[in-house]
Amino acid sequence: MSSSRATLMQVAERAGVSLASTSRALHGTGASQAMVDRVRTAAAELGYSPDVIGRSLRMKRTFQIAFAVADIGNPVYVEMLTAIHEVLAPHGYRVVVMSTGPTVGTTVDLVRSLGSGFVDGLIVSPLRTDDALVEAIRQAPVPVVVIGRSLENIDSVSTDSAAGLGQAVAHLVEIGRRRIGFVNGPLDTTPGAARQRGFDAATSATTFAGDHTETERADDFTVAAGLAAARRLLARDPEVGPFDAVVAANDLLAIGVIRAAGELGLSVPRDLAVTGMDDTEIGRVFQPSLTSVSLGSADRGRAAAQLVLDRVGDVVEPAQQIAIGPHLVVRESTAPPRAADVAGPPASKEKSAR
Amino acid sequence: MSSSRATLMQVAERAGVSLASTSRALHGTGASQAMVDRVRTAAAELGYSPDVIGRSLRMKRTFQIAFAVADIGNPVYVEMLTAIHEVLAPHGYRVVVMSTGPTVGTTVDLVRSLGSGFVDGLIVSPLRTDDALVEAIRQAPVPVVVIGRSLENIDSVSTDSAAGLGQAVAHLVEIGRRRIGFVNGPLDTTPGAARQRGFDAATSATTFAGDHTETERADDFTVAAGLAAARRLLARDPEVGPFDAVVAANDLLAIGVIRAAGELGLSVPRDLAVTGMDDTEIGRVFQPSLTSVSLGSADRGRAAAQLVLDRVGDVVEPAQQIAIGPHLVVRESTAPPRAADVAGPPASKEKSAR
DNA sequence: CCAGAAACTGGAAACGTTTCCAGAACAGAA
DNA sequence: TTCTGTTCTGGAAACGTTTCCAGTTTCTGG
Repeated sequence: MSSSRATLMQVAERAGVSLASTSRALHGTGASQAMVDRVRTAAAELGYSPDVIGRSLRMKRTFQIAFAVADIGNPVYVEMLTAIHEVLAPHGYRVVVMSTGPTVGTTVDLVRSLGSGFVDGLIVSPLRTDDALVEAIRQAPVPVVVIGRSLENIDSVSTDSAAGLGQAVAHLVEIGRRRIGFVNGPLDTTPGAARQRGFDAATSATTFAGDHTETERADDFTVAAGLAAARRLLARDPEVGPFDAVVAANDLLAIGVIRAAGELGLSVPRDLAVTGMDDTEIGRVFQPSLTSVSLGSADRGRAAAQLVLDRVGDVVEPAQQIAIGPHLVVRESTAPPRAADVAGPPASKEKSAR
Repeated sequence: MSSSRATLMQVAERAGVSLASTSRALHGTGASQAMVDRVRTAAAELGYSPDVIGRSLRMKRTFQIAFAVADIGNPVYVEMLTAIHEVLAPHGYRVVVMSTGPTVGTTVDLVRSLGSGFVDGLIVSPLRTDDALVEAIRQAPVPVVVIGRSLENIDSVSTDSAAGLGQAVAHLVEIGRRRIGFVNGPLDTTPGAARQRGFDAATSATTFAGDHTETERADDFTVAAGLAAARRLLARDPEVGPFDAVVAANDLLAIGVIRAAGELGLSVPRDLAVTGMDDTEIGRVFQPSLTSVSLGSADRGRAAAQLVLDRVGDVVEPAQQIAIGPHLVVRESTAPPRAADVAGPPASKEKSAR
């Protein structure tokens, strides 16, 4: 915390040239070599570094992009953040992280606050959406890119999580599971609604070969909520026989489901196959590792960052709707029983095993 | 993305008063009620919101704080970020996330770049530290708070991870473990070095009751590295008998260790007790849940945020060194064998199990 | 050697805000 | 009524930068 910083004016005086020339020299545009040298050394001697605020005021660019999510702790958002950062940083953009909380109201406030001009663009992934939010985004004074849901006339990067859920169901059926439970999150959220649609569509199709399906709803998308919901679900075994598979709307919920299964002495995947969604790190390292529908979090983050980057450039084109295809990643939690599993360490009680 | 934003000047014209009065009216300082009303309505009609860049230029405050870490993906840093955000946001501060990468050089660059004045303060948690970095921090034009290591004359929030490691070792000895391995991360990192010191001190104390100790070093603090290191460690059983406990320098490493144990058919905690460090969410939900030394990530984040907040205020005091005490959280991965475990089927090889 | 073009330079304005300063209006007291 | 003190208001400067514009110098070709 030393003496206050040198200004361009001081560099100019030290170099004995005008302010304008100093600025040009430092940018290398239209200045003689002699001028550049003089100014460079003067700047170096003073330890000058340009003030981004002054520059922003003049250029009307902040070189900052905001990333707003409901909950920074969610691994999905962390992956997005990492990807966004990777794309933006090389272009000289800083990333401002904002938290919207779970309600739509604060998200609207946040979008409105863009009027104060602290960022050149916003990437937002709203958990819930309403008309006010859509309207606020349309009116926003800077480019806004929405992750998670495709919206009319708004730049967005979405994924078909309904289809993704279909993939999970199809996979379970394929490995012979017939009584499939679904642990979803809150229905009034964008992902919750989409995934419910996906499950309903997949299990009501005429080609669906299952015997029984049932949905239980968790209070939010966390392990604890998943555990509670799974307890409820598994407690009421359907008449046709116990559940042999559970689809979870989320990796965290899936982990809750596996814990609940453990409490009941059920072995995963032997007695109960479990699928998650989001393909997070935590699911990858969990034991058993989690079969999960990847929604391309990193890809979505990258795409959104690229989109906002295009927009803050001059490119003015109709709003783009980018879609990232979901794909299933099969791991241990739905693997057919291997030798290791049968002989294996999970020292849990031997159960009927269907 | 509507027409360009209204300025204070335009509000002033609309209200038919001077610029100065307009500013005062909006801040509620020294303006008549009539004036306030007029200006307020004019502002509302124009949908005015103040430009933070103009304000920053004049006030020499950006109302932004940077948080810089090596890797945003690490759950520890995510917890800190959340806590920092919680403290700062209510005071009107935005959080800019920066990534330093693993090398010390880029961290130095980052600290130097504070000269461009885009934030009022910095919270940094460097993985590695050298003289250049310390010097850069001392010279920094804005307050810098270091998380992770106590440094002379620099504000810092640290924790005694060496002592924390001692707690883990003590706990293992207490539950009867005698042959204790240590899976550490790179020694040239701040946490790696501290934890090695802690392990060495704890296991070489005259009161230490163990039979054998050994260290294996992972390439970094990840699950994959932990798995590889644990394989190496467990492959070379000491002469006095197989390891019955492993201390990991980190929850992620600990999970790697547990996976390695699984590969060898060892049951955790019966055959091998495992402890982690950092007390992360992932460790809490893992199966078995992880005994871990909490280093108070959230607390450290909060304390650092509070400290930087004090500093950007006028408070000029000698640098503060805040220490957060580590504490052990015992969970399943070191639990004494419970009925369920003992009564369980001899699915895995019966091992010494003392 | 000169005209014109090209390259370079400096003055000044502009970006949007806060705040110092001085002046004006107004109130209360003598 | 006049004086003093308080409250309110407007002009203007300042924060640090980029860039337009016009003026000056240097180069090039005839």
